[in-house]
Amino acid sequence: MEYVGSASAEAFITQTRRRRVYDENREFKSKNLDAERRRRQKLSDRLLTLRSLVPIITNMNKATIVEDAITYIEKLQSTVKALSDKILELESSLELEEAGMPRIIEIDAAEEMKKHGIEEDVEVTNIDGSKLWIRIIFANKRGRITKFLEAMASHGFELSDTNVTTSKGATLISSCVKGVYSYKLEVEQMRELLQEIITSM
Amino acid sequence: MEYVGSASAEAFITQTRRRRVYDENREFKSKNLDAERRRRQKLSDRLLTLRSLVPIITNMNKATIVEDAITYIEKLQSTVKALSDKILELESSLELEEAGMPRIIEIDAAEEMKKHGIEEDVEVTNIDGSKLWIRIIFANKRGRITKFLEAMASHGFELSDTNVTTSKGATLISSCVKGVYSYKLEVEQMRELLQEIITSM
DNA sequence: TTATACACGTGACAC
DNA sequence: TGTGTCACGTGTATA
Repeated sequence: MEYVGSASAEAFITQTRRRRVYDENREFKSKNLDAERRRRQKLSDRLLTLRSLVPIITNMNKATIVEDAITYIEKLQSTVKALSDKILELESSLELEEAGMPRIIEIDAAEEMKKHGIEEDVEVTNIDGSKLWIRIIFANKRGRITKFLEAMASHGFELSDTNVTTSKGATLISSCVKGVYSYKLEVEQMRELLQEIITSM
Repeated sequence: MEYVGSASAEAFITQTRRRRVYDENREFKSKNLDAERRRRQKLSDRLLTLRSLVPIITNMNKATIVEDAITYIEKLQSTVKALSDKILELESSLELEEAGMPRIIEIDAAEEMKKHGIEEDVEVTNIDGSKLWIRIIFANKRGRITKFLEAMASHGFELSDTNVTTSKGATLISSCVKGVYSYKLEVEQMRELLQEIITSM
């Protein structure tokens, strides 16, 4: 610095030469030398810690460390925003789903059913070659009745004289079943289908 | 540095003096002066950018900027983890709720119903002083039948000869209603209650 | 050799 | 007052 023609360099030369006279030779130390050392080491340590936090390191430069930290923070911020948005979306979905009916009621339904000695059941009886009568009992569960009705419809069965009763956590459905496409309805086949539908609900 | 008795200081003095001889006086510039200037400015700029990204600034020091960035990154990381956990929890809840039935079917239900000219309806007819016959039509919606049955039960009404039919996005329920606690059942009162139950579902 | 990054000691400045 | 922070120019090591 002392050989550059800038103003600060001139000042430096002046003071240094003054100092040099005081200290005679090779003994002068700046007053803030230790403080400056501490400062430098502190910054270096922090940068090292910062680097350890950032997963993607492109280079070991001080500037690059900070640069990577910047992009990482930006990524984290956008991630937080995206996750928050997703949570809001999920929460509104859940509210629509629940619509004031906590899931605990469903659990209680199965327990209450068991308490009253009611068990899930499927009965199928033949009326004539193209018509069956069914009677099923299952635990109350939100949407189960509709799901059952839609499952039967999607399998090509038409329900008539359907009777629904819910009591003590259980739902009882009795109905006549007619095949829309086929005229032959096997009892055992229908029983298995009903079991399958209920367990999948 | 040139007045400190360290090895590097000795080397510095040596080379400087050599250079000084070449440059005569006050004209010597280090070869990497510009590069060093650029490097310092780059790091400073990055630190400034980093500071602008961190919301909580305790101090303007370089070390403090990095320190704040560190705590901010740690906070962001834990936030991301917490949000991810919450999303997983919400998603599993949603899966339990939905159990394989997308909500779009519900929306289509109302549309299909309208397409076929079916409208929501509530009819109440008196059978005798303690018995009413009801017939309601509403759009298919997961859990609506169960909710309706439970709402009626919680209002102290007993359903008998209940008949449920679902077709073209609509659910039709016809049933006899008997009051468990009171023997007087007003037709208009029941109609309003049913409307209230349906709109709240 | 050249180019790049770093640590160093220092003067200036702020509080 | 001194204590801490900064930018500066430099020598050196690495590639």
